[in-house]
Amino acid sequence: MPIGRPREFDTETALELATALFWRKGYEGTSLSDLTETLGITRPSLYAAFGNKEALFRRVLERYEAKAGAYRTKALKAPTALEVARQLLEGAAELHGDKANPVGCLGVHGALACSDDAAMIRREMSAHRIAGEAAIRRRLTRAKAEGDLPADASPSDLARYLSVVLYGMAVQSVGGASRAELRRVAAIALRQWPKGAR
Amino acid sequence: MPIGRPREFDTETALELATALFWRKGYEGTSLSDLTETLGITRPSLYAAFGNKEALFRRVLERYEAKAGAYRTKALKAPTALEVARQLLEGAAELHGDKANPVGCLGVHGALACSDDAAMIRREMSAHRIAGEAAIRRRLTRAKAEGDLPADASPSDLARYLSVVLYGMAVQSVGGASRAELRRVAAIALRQWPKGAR
DNA sequence: GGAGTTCTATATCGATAGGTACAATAGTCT
DNA sequence: AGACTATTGTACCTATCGATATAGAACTCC
Repeated sequence: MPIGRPREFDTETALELATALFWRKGYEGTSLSDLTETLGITRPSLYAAFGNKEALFRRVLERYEAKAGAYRTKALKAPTALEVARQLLEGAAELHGDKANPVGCLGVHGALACSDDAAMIRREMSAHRIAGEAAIRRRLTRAKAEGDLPADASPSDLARYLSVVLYGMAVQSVGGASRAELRRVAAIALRQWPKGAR
Repeated sequence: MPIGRPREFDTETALELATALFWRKGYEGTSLSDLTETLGITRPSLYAAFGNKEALFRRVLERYEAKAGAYRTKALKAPTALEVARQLLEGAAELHGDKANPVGCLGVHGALACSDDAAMIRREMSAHRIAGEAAIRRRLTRAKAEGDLPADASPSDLARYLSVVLYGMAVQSVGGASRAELRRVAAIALRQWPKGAR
């Protein structure tokens, strides 16, 4: 059976460019015209390759979580709760302080996604955020069981606190905070970390 | 000189309704149809009364800062740096944990405002956020001079940290965090506050 | 060299965005 | 009453949104 005309653009580089766009402007702030112009692709090509805007965004989200969010999964593997927290906070400082990256955060953008048309996207991103916080909470629960956190420490409260600081750093980076400034925020946020028995 | 036909709606209640809309959906997520429908006003009436969408948003922003942001100005008047921080953090917990209020935060929404059309709004809100952080910094600088913060404390770093937690709490509230949960986040964020000499 | 298949380009779809022209209406002034 | 002024409702403007119909171009298979 015939194969058909080959695609004239590389989908991976297209996804990379789309990621940068969505990262900077959010889901609704990025129009199809933005996408086709930046990717150098016509509208029908984009639809043939990715389905529609929403499906493209999902693909982008995967890439984003795999790349930009890698520090999170890595941090959760750190040996101690303190180290987990430190890697999470400093990882966020590195990510959002990197001038090569767009400011902001896909997750936060999605959280506040604007109109009702994007309700589906908003719900989905909300689920992602909750899952991310839950992963931290589970890790801290384990840490507490291991005596790595004091007995009166609340893993869920600490996980929520970490999430709050992480998202706050993303917002702060939109205002142009430098990497060094974000690092100092991370250091302050870490100063109160409860000491474990180990 | 004649006065003309009297306005059939109250601009204050209209602004109140518009505030709720913008608060929940952001600047770009709120359409003129949303506004006219919710306010019970026709399009030309809205334009005659407020100019255009952008001008209306500015009016709304004033109200928002005066009402929802009142806790901030009040907190800055607290006698000690610790009390300032405590009132800021707990005030945010009360505000964002109030089920009567829309989730999120006009300021954070504006920070991430979507498309390029809203660049003006975005810049303006960014300036507001920076001004807010600067106000905290000035207050903490005074606190340090008064011996209310240790000599090695950095007012600007602490102000940035407070801003980060404040914005993070707003984002967290979108995910449905309760007032009690936000209060505990505030408590954790406060635990590390540097002790002054006084 | 077709046949079959998939991509590309033009041109366009209906829906909605923010914003207005215009005439009718409702009030205060002299 | 009549002049003047501001608001109101209808109906419409242009621009852009996301998404497609259609036709031609480029490729592999037989």
